[in-house]
Amino acid sequence: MNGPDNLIEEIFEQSDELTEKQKKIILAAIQAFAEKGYASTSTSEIARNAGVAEGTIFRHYKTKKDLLYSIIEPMVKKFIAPFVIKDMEKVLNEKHATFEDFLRAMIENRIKFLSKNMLLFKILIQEIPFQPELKGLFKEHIGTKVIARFSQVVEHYQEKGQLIDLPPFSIIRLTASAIFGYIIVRNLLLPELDWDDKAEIDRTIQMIMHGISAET
Amino acid sequence: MNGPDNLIEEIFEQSDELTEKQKKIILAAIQAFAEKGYASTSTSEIARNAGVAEGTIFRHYKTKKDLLYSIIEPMVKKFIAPFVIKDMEKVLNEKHATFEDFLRAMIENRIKFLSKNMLLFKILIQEIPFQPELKGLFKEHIGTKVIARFSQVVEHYQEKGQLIDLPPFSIIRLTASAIFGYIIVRNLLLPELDWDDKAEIDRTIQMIMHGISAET
Amino acid sequence: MNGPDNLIEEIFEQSDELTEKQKKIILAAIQAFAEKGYASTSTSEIARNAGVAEGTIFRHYKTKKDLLYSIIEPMVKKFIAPFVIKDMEKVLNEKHATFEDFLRAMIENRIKFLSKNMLLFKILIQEIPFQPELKGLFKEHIGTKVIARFSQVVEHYQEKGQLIDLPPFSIIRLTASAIFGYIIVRNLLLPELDWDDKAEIDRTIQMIMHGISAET
Amino acid sequence: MNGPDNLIEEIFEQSDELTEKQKKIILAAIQAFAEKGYASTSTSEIARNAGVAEGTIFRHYKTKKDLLYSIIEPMVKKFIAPFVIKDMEKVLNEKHATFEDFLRAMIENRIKFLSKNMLLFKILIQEIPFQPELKGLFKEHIGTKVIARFSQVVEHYQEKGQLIDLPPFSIIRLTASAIFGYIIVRNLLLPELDWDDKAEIDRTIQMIMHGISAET
DNA sequence: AATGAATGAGTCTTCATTCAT
DNA sequence: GATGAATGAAGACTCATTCAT
Repeated sequence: MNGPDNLIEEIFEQSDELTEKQKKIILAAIQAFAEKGYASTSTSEIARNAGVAEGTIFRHYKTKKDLLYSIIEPMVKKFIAPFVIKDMEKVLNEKHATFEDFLRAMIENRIKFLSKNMLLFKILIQEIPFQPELKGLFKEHIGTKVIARFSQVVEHYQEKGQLIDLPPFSIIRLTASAIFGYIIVRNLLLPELDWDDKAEIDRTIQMIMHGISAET
Repeated sequence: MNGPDNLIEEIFEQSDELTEKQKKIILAAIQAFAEKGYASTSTSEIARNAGVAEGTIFRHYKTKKDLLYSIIEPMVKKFIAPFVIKDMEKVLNEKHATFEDFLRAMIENRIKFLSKNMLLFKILIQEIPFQPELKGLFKEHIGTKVIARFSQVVEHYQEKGQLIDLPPFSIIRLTASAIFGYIIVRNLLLPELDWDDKAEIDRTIQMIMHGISAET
Repeated sequence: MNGPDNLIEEIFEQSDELTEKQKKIILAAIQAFAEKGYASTSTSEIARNAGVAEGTIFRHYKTKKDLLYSIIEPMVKKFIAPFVIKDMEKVLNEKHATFEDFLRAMIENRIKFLSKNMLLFKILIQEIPFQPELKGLFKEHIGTKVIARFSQVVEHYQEKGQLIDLPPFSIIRLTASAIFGYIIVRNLLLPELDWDDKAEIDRTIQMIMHGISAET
Repeated sequence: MNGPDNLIEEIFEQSDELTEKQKKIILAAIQAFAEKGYASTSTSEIARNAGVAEGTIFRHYKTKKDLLYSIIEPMVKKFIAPFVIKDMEKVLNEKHATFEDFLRAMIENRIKFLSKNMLLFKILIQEIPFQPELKGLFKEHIGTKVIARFSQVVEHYQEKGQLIDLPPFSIIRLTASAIFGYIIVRNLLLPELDWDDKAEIDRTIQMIMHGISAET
C-alpha cells in the first residue's frame, strides 16, 4: 500500500498548515477547473463556491496560476511516483514472474489511482498543452524518467523472452495508449455506460498481451 | 481517394463566398486556438494576426463561439465521413481479405488526414470537454454511427474467424486507443523526436493484431 | 380642409424625388424610433426592417441624426401650421362666435392630426429633451409664434367678455395641458382602454370651459 | 409631514450600507441620465463623473439597467405613497371640507415633492415608455391603486354635491393633466421664465375648479 | 488570517459610417 | 442608386489582483 490514494485527502492530511478556508478553496478550484477549464473559471467564482472572500484566495496563492500549479504538481508527482522509486526494482526482481503480472498490477494500481482522482487527471490533461511549465514538468518526469525506467522493465522481460522484440518505446506507447484510452473512454467520454470494470480491464490486458487476432 | 484531405484548403475551395479577409480570420483563429486554447484567445488577437479590424470578425461570425464551431464542425464531419458512407460496405465485401488489411488501410487514411489537420484535431479534442454542443455532436456521430458501423465490421471478421471473440466495443476501443495514442504522442507530445512513421505504424498494427507477447 | 392629415403620406406625395427605398427607410425608422427610442435604434436594424442595405441609408442621410430630423421637422412644422397662418384671423373674426366653438374646432382638428401621426408625435416628445436643435426649433416655433398668436385669440375673447380675466399664458397652459393630457393618456398610456372619444372630448372641453365645480 | 422630501438624500440616509463611492455613482448617474437620457449615457461617463473606476459601478449594480432601476424605483414608490396610505382617508373625512381644499393640499405637497426631485422625475417620464418593467410598475401602481383611490375621493365629493357629475376618471384625468402640465412647463420646458409659483398654482386650481368661462 | 471594496486593463460585441464595386 | 464588406472607436461588462481595515 502506498497512501490513501485519494490525492486531495492526502494533500490535506500532510500539511496541517492548510486553513479550513484554504481547503475549501482547493476543492472549489478543482471542481471548477475540471468542469469549465482553467481559463474559463474566474477566481470570484472559486471564491463564491468556496464560501470565502475573493481576497482570501490571493492571500494563499499569489496568482490564479499558482493555485492551478499547487493543484496539479502533487498530481503529477504522485502519479509517477510508483515508476521512479525503488519499488520498481522490487517489482522487477521479485514480485512478478511475467510481464502480464506486472502489467496487471500496474494497471490496477494506476487505474484505481486515476479513478479516485479523476477531476485532477482531467485538469492535468486539459492544461498540459497550454501551460509551458506543466509541459516541461511533464516531459521531464514522464518523458524521461518514467519512460527510461519502463524501458528497463520491458528490456528485462524481453531478455527473459516474454516480450516481442520491438523497440521498448513502441511497446510502452501501445501499452500506455491502451490504458489511458480505457480510462478516458470509461471516465470522461462515456461514463454513463454500464461498465463491468473488472472484465473490461481483463480484456484490455488480454488484448495488449495477445493482440486481437483469433489465432492467438 | 476522397478529396484534397487538407480540410482548410478544402473549406476555402468549396465556398467561393469566402472573402480573402474571412480566410485570414479562419487561419488566424485556427492558429491561435490551437496554440493557446479557445478561452485564452481574444478576438482582438485573432483580428491582429489576421490583419483585419476586430469588427470584421463579427461581421462574418455572430459570436466568438460561432467562429469556433465554423472551424470544428467540418472537422468532425470530415473525420467521420469515411466511416459512415457506403464505402464501408465495399471495404467489407470486396477489398480487404483480412482485418489487418482493413485496419492498415483505415489507419493510413485517417492518420494522413489527421496529420494534415493537426491543428484542427488539437482544437477539437481540447474543446470537446467544454463545449456541450460539440460534445453532443461528437457523441451522436462518433458514439453512435461510427461505433455501430465499426461493430459490424468487427463482427464480420469475427464470423470469418479472423478476430478474437471479445465484445466488438472492447476491440474497437483498444484499436482506437492505439491509433489515437500514436497520433497524439507523435504529433502533440513528442513531435520533436525523430520518427520513422512507416515503421512505427507497422509496429502499431502488428501489436494491435498480435499483441506484445513473444510467443506470437 | 388642409391636406391629407397623414403626414407620412403627405411627405411621400409632395416629393417625387423620394425613392421607393427611401420611403421604406423612413417608415422603418419611424416605427423603430417610436418603439425603442432614437438612441436605442441601430441603423442596421432600420436597414434590415426597410429591406435595404446598410449603406443605402447613408446615401440619403448623411448621419443617423439627419434621418431623425428629416422625420421630425415636417412634424413640428405641420403641427403648428394652423396656428401661424392667417387662417387664424379668419377663425377669430368670422367663424367662431364663442371661444368654446373655437376650442372645439381646434381640438378636433389637432387631435385628429395627432392621432393620425401618433408615432411621429411620440418620437417628437421623446426626443425634444435630448436634441438641442429640436429644442430650439420647438421653443422658437411653439414658445414664441404659437403662444403669441394664441394670446391674441384669448385676449380677443376676453375683450368680448367670454373668458375669465387671467393671464392668457395661464389660460393657454391649462387648455394645452388638458388637450395633451388627453392625447397622451388616450394614445400612449392607456390605449388598451375602451374609449368613447367623442364623449371624452366633449367632457374635456366642458371641464376646460366650466371647471369641475358642481355649481356651474 | 412625511420625510425630508428630497428623495436622494433620503435614500442616502436610510441605507448606511451605501459607500461614499456608491453615492457618487448614483448622483453622477442621475445627472447624466436626466441630461442625455439613459441610452445615450455610457457607464464610462458615469464612472468618470463620479470619480470612480468603471468596474466599481458594476460591483454595486450588476447591469446598467439595475442602476437605472435602483434610481427610479424609490421615485415611483415615494411619489405614489401619499395616495395609497391611509392618510387618504383622513384627508377625506376630517381635514378638507371642500374638494378645493383637498386639491390645494395635494397639489402643493406633490409639486413640492416633484420640484425637489425634478431630475428623477425627468428620468422617470423619459424612460417609462421604453422600459417594460417600469411601464408595468407604473401601470400597476398608478393605473390601478392611485386612480382607484382617487375615484373614491371624487365620488365622495360628488355625493356631497361639490363636484360635477362626470365620470371620476375624466375628472381625475383633467386634474392630473393640469398639474403635470404645470410642472412640466414650469420646470422642463420653460424654466428660464420668471415664475410666480404661488400665483400660478392658485390660478391653476381656480381654472380646474371653475373653468375658464367668464360667467363663473 | 480574512475581508470585500476598488481598480483599470481587457473581453466580446455593437455601431455609425465609409467606400470600392 | 444601391450594395455590403470593412472599419475602429466605443459600449457594457468581467477579471485577476491589491490593499485598507
